[in-house]
Amino acid sequence: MSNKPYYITTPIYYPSGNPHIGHCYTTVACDVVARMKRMQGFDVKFLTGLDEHGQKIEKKATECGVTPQQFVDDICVNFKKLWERMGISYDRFIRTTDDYHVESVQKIFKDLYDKGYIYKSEYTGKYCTPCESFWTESQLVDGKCPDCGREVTDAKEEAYFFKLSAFADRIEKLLTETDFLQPQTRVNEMVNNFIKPGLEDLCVSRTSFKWGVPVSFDDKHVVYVWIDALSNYITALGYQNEKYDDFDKYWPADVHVMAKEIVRFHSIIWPAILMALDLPLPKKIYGHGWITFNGGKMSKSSGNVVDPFILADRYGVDAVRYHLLREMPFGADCAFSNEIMLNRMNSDLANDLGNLVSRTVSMVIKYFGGTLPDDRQQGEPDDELIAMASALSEKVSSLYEQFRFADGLAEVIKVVSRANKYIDETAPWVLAKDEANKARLASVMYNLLETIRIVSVMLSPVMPHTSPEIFRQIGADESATTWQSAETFGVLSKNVTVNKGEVLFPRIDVKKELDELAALTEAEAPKPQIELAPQIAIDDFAKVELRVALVKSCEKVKKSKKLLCLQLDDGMGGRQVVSGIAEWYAPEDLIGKKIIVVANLAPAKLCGVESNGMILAADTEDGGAKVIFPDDSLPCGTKIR
RNA sequence: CGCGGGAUGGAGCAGCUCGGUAGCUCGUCGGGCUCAUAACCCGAAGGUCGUUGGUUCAAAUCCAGCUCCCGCAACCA
Repeated sequence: MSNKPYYITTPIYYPSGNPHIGHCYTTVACDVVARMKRMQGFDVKFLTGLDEHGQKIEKKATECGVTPQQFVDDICVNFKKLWERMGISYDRFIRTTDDYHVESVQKIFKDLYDKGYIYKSEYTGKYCTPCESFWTESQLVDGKCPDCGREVTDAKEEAYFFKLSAFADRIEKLLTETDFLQPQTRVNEMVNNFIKPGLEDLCVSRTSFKWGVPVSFDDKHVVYVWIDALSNYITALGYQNEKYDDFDKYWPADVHVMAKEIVRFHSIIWPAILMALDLPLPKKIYGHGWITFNGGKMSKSSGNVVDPFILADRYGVDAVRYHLLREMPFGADCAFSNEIMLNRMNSDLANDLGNLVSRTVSMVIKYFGGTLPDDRQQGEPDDELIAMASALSEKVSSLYEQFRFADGLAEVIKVVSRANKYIDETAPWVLAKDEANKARLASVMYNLLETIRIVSVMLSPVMPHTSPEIFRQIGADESATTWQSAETFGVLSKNVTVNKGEVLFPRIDVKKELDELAALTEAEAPKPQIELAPQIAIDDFAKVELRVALVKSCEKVKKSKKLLCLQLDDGMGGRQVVSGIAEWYAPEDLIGKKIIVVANLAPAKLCGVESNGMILAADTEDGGAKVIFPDDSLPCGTKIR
């Protein structure tokens, strides 16, 4: 047995909320590869964890009235619960608040500073004094603090920067000349968007919040995101700390797995940090797609139950794991719906696989009392089945390894289908009628059991609960369940004894189940408690000047999807306002209508177009907007309060 | 001309790198079988492969233009 190390990681997730089905996908995918590699004899280290620092956590905790540590501790429990429920076989769980990680990060930061890759400079941005928060232009809401809505001022903050720019050439080569980044389709995106425009040095410390790893030699500063989070992949192995001693053995990682939105950090920033530290780069990073709902991002309003706990409780963990991997194409997004999921479970798992096991075991019991006799007789249809089953493990190993789970599982089901067909071709119930056919019948049964065994081995990493049950039913002992054993057809003992078992995957009444799920969604997700903004006094409200105005003309802002530019008669000489409602209103919908405008809002430029004020509109549940139309008889300029 | 991805029978997808009878899963319809979870097996219907033009003996596949969709980015004031 080889004893080669294999190191695979999920991202460390940000625990600002509870885990969802998207986290599940990434983690299950890694789990499958980790399980397969273990079965293949690798010495696997499978890492997952949480990225627990940062301003957002600090803020959320404050809102909940707990300390940041308390807050992340609570959510950490939920992540661990989910991983347990989903059968995730991680070897190590890192939290960036763990002492050893903090210690390592401080050393790494210092090291980079000493080497000259981190230097002190100034970070400019917008600052909200009451909130003590820095914001970038793009984070501002109405040009104001997104938290409290108050004015922000230009401000400079002392900060440390990482010399990312120094690595631009090496990173570009890494991306374009090697297969470091998978799938390849992501390479163009990275190079065109981030490398070609020029890599800027990266701000890696903050003084505006406290919830982070303090810079050891300058404790006003806290390490900001990148170096703290990304370095988890090495600190978890014991790099620069005494807690673990696995770095030499497992680094460089075989693969970092993540969803596509954070590919950028892993394919550009992380390699640069490692280059600066003079460490080897991970062998590969893989960015998978998203689970989408009705073409959009995940949302609860789509009527889909996405709570992984509910799905696992109703259909079984293995079926959920199977479905996640079977539907997600290589590297691309996949649409998730309950209907697709239930149909898939029925056709692949209940009808094809479950039923194959059931009918085969039943026949062995019915025709042989459960134990096959010695005599055998080969037949004509055997060759094709045996050939397919024998070739399966090589195909599947390669496909799983490339994260092409959908293709791998399709190959497995193909063999299952072939076995079902084989039953038809050999018609065991006909053979059973004549005692003279006993030897032939035994061969047929044996071939079926062997095929099921191989299929089941291939499914073991995906369905860690079901496969052992199948092995039990078909009488496979431990030696017949190893990954290697799937390379050979004919491993089961000649006189194998089967055991009748429960139905593996009960057939689902899709229609009924969809109704129940829909009902459940409504019951489970009553309106989330609405969080009100902090209370204000009457004179705070009086600061807002609302006026009736007439839309004289209106046109789309070029180059923008969302913006309309409106010319208003506000009873005070007119003004131009830009509004982000183009997705829901055509210009002609608004021309000639009266609307309400925030008349004393500071001017701002949107897409280069000046806007003096803001039109009142309601946020609808589906993310849209409805403009508020006042009584038409009100003259332009009428004050509203 | 911001960046990237996509458009293939009712639905979801493969094929496109290296041009040559358009394939898979689900669904529908017809048939078969009875070992099995009303499951399984066979067959059929259904596509001018987004659009226009080009290269070629031959294009879903190569080239150019266009349309629409989806992400990201820019700025839902």
